[in-house]
Amino acid sequence: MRIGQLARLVDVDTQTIRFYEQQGLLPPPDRQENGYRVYTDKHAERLAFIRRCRILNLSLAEIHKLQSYQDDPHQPCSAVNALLDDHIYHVRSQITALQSLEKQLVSLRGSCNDGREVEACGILAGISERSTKAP
Amino acid sequence: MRIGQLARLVDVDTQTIRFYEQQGLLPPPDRQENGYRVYTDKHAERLAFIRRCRILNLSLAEIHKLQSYQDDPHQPCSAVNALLDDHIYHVRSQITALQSLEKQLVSLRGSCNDGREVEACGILAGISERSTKAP
DNA sequence: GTTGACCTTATAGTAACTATATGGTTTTTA
DNA sequence: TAAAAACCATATAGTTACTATAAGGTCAAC
Repeated sequence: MRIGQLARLVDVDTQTIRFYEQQGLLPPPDRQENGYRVYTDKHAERLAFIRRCRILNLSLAEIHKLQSYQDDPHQPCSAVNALLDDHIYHVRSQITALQSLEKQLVSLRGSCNDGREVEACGILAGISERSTKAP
Repeated sequence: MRIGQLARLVDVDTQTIRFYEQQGLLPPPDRQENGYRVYTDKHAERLAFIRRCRILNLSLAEIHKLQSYQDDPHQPCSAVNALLDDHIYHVRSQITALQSLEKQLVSLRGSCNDGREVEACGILAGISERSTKAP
């Protein structure tokens, strides 16, 4: 199949497919005489795998690692588990950081209501006075 | 004061200060005869304001807007409130997205324990089989 | 007079694409 | 059959908010 069909099949932009190839995530396919890329079902599987990983927010580097594990199937899979544990930890850190940020923002938002002039705006005042560390 | 002193004072890299100037967030300071930038306390205040906004995860574009409000202090401050409301909404969306992601990751992680070979790894199998939409 | 700390500009790199420009090929339609 | 539409190719630049590098000018101290 050609790149456009593959793109529709996996719901990815053709540019993105070429990008993954360039990044070494998708093996370079054979070419027709005219230079068009020709993909197999293996490519489609691999591309779908990449996309599912991206939905899980895994970076291209992490996906690269997972693929190298896949390509050497008799290794112990503890590395896969460790990668996912790391990623879960990372996501949890992001969540707590954003939750504390949300608190700050809501408290700041409470310091002003509509109807004032900017000069008297409690929010701008709040940002200006707030120490860089305090919650 | 020169750029290095300002950088230490506000705890920002000198490069970042020049970057903010280039982006129009920090007004271009006067120069000494040798071309060195000379900053005033006003600059330090403005830079600190920018940094506090960045800690609140506001984008440079949002900071730009806030500054334009500050520079025209007799406007109603409802725009400031709206900007912050938007930002809070954005942060909350990020949090819920990450929480659902965390759930998926934890469930995936539960599908494999150490001690297997990659070939039999429940995680890789899980990614490979998982539909792109299901939770 | 040279070492070191400071300053200057310009350019490239980061992540993961997305968009644009330019041009060749194939398929469809009038 | 010829032109239009759809597809393919490459290369390059843009996005965000910096950070890093290169190559060089200035200043004080030793």
